[in-house]
Amino acid sequence: MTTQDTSAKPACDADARLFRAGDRVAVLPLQAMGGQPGRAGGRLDRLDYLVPPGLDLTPGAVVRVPLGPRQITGVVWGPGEGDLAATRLKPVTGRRDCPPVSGPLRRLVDAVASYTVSPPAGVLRMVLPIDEALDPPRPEAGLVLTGAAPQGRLTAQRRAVLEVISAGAAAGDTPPSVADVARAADVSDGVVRGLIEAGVLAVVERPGGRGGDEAPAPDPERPGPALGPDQTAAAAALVDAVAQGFSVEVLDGVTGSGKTEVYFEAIAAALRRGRQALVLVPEIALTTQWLERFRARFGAAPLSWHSELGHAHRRRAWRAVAEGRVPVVVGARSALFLPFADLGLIVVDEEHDAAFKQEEGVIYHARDMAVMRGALEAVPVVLASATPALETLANVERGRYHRRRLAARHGAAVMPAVEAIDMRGQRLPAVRFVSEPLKQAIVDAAARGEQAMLFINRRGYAPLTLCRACGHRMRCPSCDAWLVEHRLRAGGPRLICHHCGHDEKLPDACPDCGAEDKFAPCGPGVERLAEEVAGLLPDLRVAVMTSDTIAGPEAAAELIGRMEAGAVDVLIGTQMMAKGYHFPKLTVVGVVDADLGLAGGDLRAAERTYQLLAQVAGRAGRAERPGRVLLQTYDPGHPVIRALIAGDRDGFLEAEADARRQAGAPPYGRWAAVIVSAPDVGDARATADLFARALRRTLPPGARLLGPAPAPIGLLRGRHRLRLLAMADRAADLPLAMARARELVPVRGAIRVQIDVDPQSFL
DNA sequence: AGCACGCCGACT
DNA sequence: GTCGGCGTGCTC
Repeated sequence: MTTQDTSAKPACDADARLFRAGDRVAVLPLQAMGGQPGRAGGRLDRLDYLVPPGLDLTPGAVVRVPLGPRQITGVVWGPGEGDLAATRLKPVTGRRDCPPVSGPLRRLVDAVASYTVSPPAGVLRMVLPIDEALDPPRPEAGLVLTGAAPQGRLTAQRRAVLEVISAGAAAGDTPPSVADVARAADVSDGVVRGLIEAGVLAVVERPGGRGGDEAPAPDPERPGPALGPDQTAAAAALVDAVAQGFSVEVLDGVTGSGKTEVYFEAIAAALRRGRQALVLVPEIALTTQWLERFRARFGAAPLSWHSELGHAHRRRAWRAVAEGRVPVVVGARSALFLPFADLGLIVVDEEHDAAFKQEEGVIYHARDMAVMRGALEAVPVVLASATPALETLANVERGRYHRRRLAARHGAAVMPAVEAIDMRGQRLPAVRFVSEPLKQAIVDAAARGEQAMLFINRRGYAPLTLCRACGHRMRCPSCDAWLVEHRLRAGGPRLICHHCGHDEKLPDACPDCGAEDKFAPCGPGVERLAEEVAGLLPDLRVAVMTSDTIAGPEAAAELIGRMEAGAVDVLIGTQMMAKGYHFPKLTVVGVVDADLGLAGGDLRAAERTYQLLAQVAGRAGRAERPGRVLLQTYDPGHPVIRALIAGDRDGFLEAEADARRQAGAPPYGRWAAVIVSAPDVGDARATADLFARALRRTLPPGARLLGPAPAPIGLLRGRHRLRLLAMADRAADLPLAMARARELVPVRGAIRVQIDVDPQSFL
């Protein structure tokens, strides 16, 4: 794959078009003009410019153009379209030296913008997120000695620098960078820069420059692991799909059935055709084991793409993807908008996962937009899950997606036995959360040399802190939420808001009545559970896995390593622990509060809880030794709990689907939400009322509108929030109705209107 | 980002 | 009447 390899895919007609001097072109600017996403206004999406003499432009070219007093970056979107007189147009300033945005990717930008009711510029910004990547990398600077003698004092630091450089030169190394030298000489880079300033060191271009550092490519021809019969059949179907063009393949296999190895074969097929593959995962921090398996199969690592990547790394990675030098990318949802030079396959792993929904800025679901991109690029999309979303299954039902099933666990493993522990009969004191049977199961596992996992989906020590003297509850100053006590952070216990991040020290006295030492933690969090288990089972080695203790991929890898080495007896964690891991010696899984997700009237409460608990349960007994799952519940008769015990996923999903069909709820109806927020309640209320009135005019007949009503979190980050919910049938064009309503409603000042098509969260 | 425009209150 | 502060909209 090379930059020039555009012949691999027929260039689309629109891209073949050439704009010459004097032509009018429409340019989509990178930054949204007038009004950020989520605010009305800024109706101008594209601006017309003239092509200046000496510049030929194709659609997709990344250009600099004048806008008012400044120069901005934009993308040539097509022929000029405006009604503005040609004499009033300004010329394009010039091209930026990077590959053009392809036709399919431009159409994706338009499609996502109109689906999500967002300004196209905001979507384009996800495609071109790094301004510096739009210029070729500067040749790397290396340092050499000029031979000039240092003026003035030769300090120990300066001597160390000179020794490092002359030693490197004597060994024939390429000239080192400032950072390299500073590190090797153990001085600050100021010392090195001082020597450059003094003329003792000179900066030269590194011989060879870029290109010599290409990572080894994944090799599809390496032998993969032996696949079972189900896996072989599914893999063959996926490999076939890679040869065909667009289709959606749902890889539906129970936990531990080896879905990853199956879609690896589809990736291999794409690589054999010289094309790139994209794997979307819900959370990149959790891919340690996945990366190991990938390396075992392909002999090289893929490129990891996520928002925490360092700036320089991101820039280089983006360009390498755009120039076709990266065969496989694994990334979180933002990777969907990478400008692949020649995309051949998209995989969405754990496709049901809520983390694929972006809830801020451009609000989109990466799984659904991946399907959109697959269609536009004419490449297959694989949706893999042990618990596919009802949306996905509805599309299977409609014949739009193909389902490939893996019914059995891979190798000798069998599905774990799931039992409920009826907490109503346990009579635990209010400060205890682990029941006797669960404790015994952990003890038994440890005695057999096996491991246990305790799952609780609550970060921190306790979700609520109250004053025993006056009953005051500690709450967030800018949200409608309790503050959650955290004890594992440095510097003593803290109170943290999980919605806005507000973070304060646990005070000594109650802010309401002044009583000291009267705070009582209420309810369990993962930290409190760990404390209880450590006290209950002092001989066992306990480890905690939550986003507070596991900051990044390295920390996760370290803990995973300890689990694999058998240095941990009980792993206690939140949902970050639930996804995808394979620990052969883990046989007991305890769910401390199986009912937690079922409270509240959320549309997807039951579906979500089922998916999460099935994922957690799926960690048990993945190798030879059988697994056991214990669900602590106060409602053992709940359909979700019963389905988990009976292992009757399909029965549960059918019942859930029936209920949704009856209610006309997604995926059998279409919903779109509006959240109006403002620091002032009155402002929010007035705009929400106007928006509701506008929607009543623009919604298609038969659609229903709920609200405006205060959102469940009525105050967030100091903003009062009201919600509207439009409910229509599946064929309705809700984005269009939303866009037209927004045109009718003036939104000014600090008021914000967010439109959420296909809402997942109802907070 | 930076400038023009218009609305409104304060002062001559 | 007129000046000026400020919020709002526009920039191809």
